[in-house]
Amino acid sequence: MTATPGKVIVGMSGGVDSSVSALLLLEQGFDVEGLFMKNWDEDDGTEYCTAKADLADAEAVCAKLGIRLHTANFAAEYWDNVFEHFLAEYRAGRTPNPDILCNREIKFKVFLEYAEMLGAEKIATGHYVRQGRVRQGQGDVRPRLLKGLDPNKDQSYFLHAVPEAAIARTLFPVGELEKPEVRAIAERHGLATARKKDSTGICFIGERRFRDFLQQYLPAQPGVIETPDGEVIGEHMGLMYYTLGQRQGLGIGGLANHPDAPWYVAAKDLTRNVLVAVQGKHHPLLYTDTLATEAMDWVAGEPPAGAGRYTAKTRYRQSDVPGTMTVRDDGGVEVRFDAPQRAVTPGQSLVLYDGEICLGGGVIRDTWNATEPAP
RNA sequence: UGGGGUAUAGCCAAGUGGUAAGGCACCGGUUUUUGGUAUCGGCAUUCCCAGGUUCGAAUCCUGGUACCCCAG
Repeated sequence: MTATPGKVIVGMSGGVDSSVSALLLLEQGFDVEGLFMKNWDEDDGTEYCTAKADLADAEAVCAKLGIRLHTANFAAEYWDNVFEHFLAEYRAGRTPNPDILCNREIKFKVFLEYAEMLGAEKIATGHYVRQGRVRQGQGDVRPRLLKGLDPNKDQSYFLHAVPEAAIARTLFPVGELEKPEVRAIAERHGLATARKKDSTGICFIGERRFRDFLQQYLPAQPGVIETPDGEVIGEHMGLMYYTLGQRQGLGIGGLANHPDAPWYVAAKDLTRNVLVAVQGKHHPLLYTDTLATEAMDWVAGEPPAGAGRYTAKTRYRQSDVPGTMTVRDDGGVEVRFDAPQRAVTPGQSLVLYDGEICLGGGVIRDTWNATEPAP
């Protein structure tokens, strides 16, 4: 189908951000339609079934705005291109971020293609990011992914793996706003989602008791918890259920001959099936200053030409930390932070920034301290 | 059944006559489109058991029970 000029399809999640995005685009004169994606087929679907309520909210908002709402089910694509990888990472003892893949593989690929099929010229989402146009090299102007205006809601971390071509075809109306304004706009226009609580949990899967959820796919392989000295201090249910820096769920408390401080996961020994825990939030073993990533996803398609001084996040909602980046021959990068970082976790993503510009990122493969030999 | 010691919430642990600290763990809320972190709140009508003294006992007395240590 040929694209209809001005036709935009908004990914409607049933939340306030996408609701207001649709509203703003209407006000800007676009030909707006909505699409509700259901990408996860509930197995038990009793307590956690919020998808139905979300669809109802999306329908209510679209009815209020007088726009059409399409629905689609990309559960097969989600399973194959996101969830399988998610499970494989956990099996490998890492801690993946499925929503980053979900954006690259589903929202900005399958959904985008689907929207094109529906004749849309562009898509839109309720993400808190902005587009910028930056002149590069010989006057070549290209779209860039920028942080959302609201520093408290910036979601560029989750979109860093989306290719520039897809970013260029997407509108992010709320990226120019701060969250309170978004809610105020929704309130003013009587949108049903105005006061709806922000959703959390894995996108399309939702809030769950995480360990119980994983257990459905990854069988428990219990083992012991040790201190770095090898003292056995507890038992774990399976290394894949824990992540570095984690405190909750260890069940260790009140050991004689140890201080009163809480315990945190410092390492996973996969070969021995041992979880290593240390005491105190700032134990030295929780900190590293250098990391290496898998092959990077550069928003611009290639590494920046700069001198390598950038800021970075190793997890969502972490404040940017400065460091020095070097590109490796294998397409990954190494970053040495100016100061040691707590619980940098393999499987999570490193995302690099040049000021407001999100340059891209990659999955963290190894971490170590610069004073030690690299693994 | 010689001597000594200890028994307080899941665990560690204050409290020696005045009406059960604190920490960890756990549970719940908040924060959050991953996991995790953080933060706030809850968590022993009762102190191994049974009697007794006292206006009043986890704290004193008596008798049990369990565990630990040292000697045999």
